[in-house]
Order: sequence, then C-alpha cells, then structure tokens
Amino acid sequence: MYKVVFFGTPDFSVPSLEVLKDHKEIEVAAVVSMPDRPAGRGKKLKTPPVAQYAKDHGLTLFQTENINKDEALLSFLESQQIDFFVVIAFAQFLGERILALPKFGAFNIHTSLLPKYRGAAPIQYALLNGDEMTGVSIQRMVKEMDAGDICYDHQVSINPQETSASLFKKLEGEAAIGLKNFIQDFVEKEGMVEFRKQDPNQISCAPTIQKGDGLINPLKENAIAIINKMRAFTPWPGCFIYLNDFRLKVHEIELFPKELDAGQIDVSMGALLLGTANGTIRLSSVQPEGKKAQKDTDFLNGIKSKKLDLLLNKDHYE
RNA sequence: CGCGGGAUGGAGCAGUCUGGUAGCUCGUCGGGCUCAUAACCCGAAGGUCGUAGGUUCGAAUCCUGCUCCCGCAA
Repeated sequence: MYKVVFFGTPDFSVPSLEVLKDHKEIEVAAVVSMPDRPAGRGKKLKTPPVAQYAKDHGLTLFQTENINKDEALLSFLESQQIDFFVVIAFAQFLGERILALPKFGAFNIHTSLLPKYRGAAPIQYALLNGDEMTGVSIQRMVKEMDAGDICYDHQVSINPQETSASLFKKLEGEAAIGLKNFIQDFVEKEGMVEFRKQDPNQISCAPTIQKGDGLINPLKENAIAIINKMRAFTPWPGCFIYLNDFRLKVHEIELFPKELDAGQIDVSMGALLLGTANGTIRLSSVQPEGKKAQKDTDFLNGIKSKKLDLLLNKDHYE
C-alpha cells in the first residue's frame, strides 16, 4: 500500500485521480487543488473539477493559492509518511521544500514526449507546429520545470482534423492509462522503476498561451500556419480577426483555391475569403460579438443587408 | 451587484433615436431561360416583431418586470 498525494485542477486531471482512487495498492492521502475562483459571466465562484471530485468522493482536500507557503498543508504533508506525489495539470510550481517530502519523489504527467515542449502548453504547441505525433510522459519532478528523468512515455498520433479540444480529450484518457501502467510497474518493482535522462539536444519549450495570441494576422502568417493556429487555439483562447470597426471570432477555417493579396477580403463567391501571406483561406464559420457562431454565408447575408463593405482593419495590423 | 451586445417569417440582418402601410440578402416552393450550373429572369407561400404588463387614438418602436442567448473579463 502506497500513500499518495494528488495535485491537479481541471477536468483533465480527474480521470487520473480516479485511477489512483480505485487502485488497490494506492491510498490517496490528500488531494491538492487551486482555490475556488470567480469565473464565467456574472463572476460566480467556481470550484475546480478536481476539488469537486475530491468533495464528492470524500477525499481529504486542500485548496490553496500557494502550496509552497501554505503552512497548514506543509505541516500536514510532513506529518504523513507520503510515498509519492502525482502531479497533473496543477498550475502551480512545486518548490524544493515540498518536492523533498515524499519518499519516492513527485511524478508529473506531461502531455508531450519530453524533452519536447516543456512548459504549460504542450498540447497547443504540438498542433501549432503541425505535428503528426505527440504523447504523454511521466517524469520525476526536479526544481527545473519539466526537466526530470523520464520513467514512462507513450506516443499518441494527431490526426489532421484534431483541435486542442479533441486532443485534450484524447490525452486525458492516455494520461490516465499511462498513470495506471506506471503505477503497475512501480508496484511490481517496489518503487525501483527505471529512469532515463532527457536528451539536452531535443529540448523545446511550450510557454503559456496568451489571449492575444489568437489574433489572425493575414499580412504575416500563411494559410497553413493560420489553420494550425486555429486547431491549437480551439476552444481556448480562440482565433479572431479585426474587420471594419468590429472584432470577428473565427470558428472554422479551410484552404480555398483562389489567388488573393495578403489581407484582401473577397466575398464575390458567396464565401468569406481572406488572402494571407501565402495562400487563401475561407473563414467558413464566424461569430460577431454578441452573436452566435454562424456560417460565413449567413454572416454575409447580414452584411449585405447592412450594406457594408468588408475590409481588414489596418489599425490592428501594421 | 464585474463591463457590454442581442432576441423581427426557415437562416443572417435592417427598421427602434424622430410611435402610424413588415424591409434587405438568402433559403424554400412554382414557372421560365440554358447542354448545363452555386448563374440569370418571373411569381408565390411564410411573421400575434422573446415574454408579461404599462403609456397612447395607435407600439417592433417609449416605460417597467421576467426568460433565454452571446462577446469581453476571469
């Protein structure tokens, strides 16, 4: 029987927590998650899914803003004989003091094939770069982010229609399966699992995505890059473009065989076409502010009704 | 009380400020032209203007309550 503390926050972490909870050789001594936060329209407090799961299943729960300074949590962890931590999508750094607590260390499930895409947004970066393959890795955490030795990894293919939404869902399951396999190995070997160092020549980083990154810039970006960005940023933060005096959220993009200048808008074929730095795309599903997502044909019907000419708003693109 | 936009025939919108015949671009159905078409021409059906109440001779339009949807922000 191993005593484990689980660190996680979003939906993504829940299946992995469930694996631990249901495992016969594991005792979940505590679950650590982020505090309830005001979220959504109306700013109502929202409990993180992992915290909610812990409450629903009667697990010991800590919700803390900063685990490295939370004395109640630290003293609890010190008082317990913890065998190891499992950390997945927690959204906080674990300092050296806390990493030193568990007997076998802290294991982090990371959604890329390390050392590729260290950092907060590995799934998005895989799509952004048009990769056809990614995976899940489990590493034993060290002070440096995602730099620990690897004790498990598994490849996962990315299909061309994949978006972050679907890839997250896929990897959520793969992460849970990976954790299960790893625990099996860990139990059989009584903690003496094999580790592999990360190849320093293969390191790349996947820093946090900013909201503004969703801006589509047809003057500088080419069609393929924009489509990959669209895949990476669906559903969050989403892609958008500035036309006339409004902002248009873009939901679906496809390549379109027509020659246009970069930044040129063409609606002559009844579709919303945009020329990019290289290639033309059709913005086939868009959403004006305050409205629902709609097909470009519907959007253009409304534009005709308003007797507007669509132009890229140059103020947002130098 | 975080800020803001919206609800009008099947779809997307205009009309609301300055109350008084329901409009635009499509779709659908019928007909015509065409070898043919997402093209073009002619015609038709289809709306108690989100909901409840108020003001008025008269409300999509002004006032109030309610419901639902969405953008930003987190």
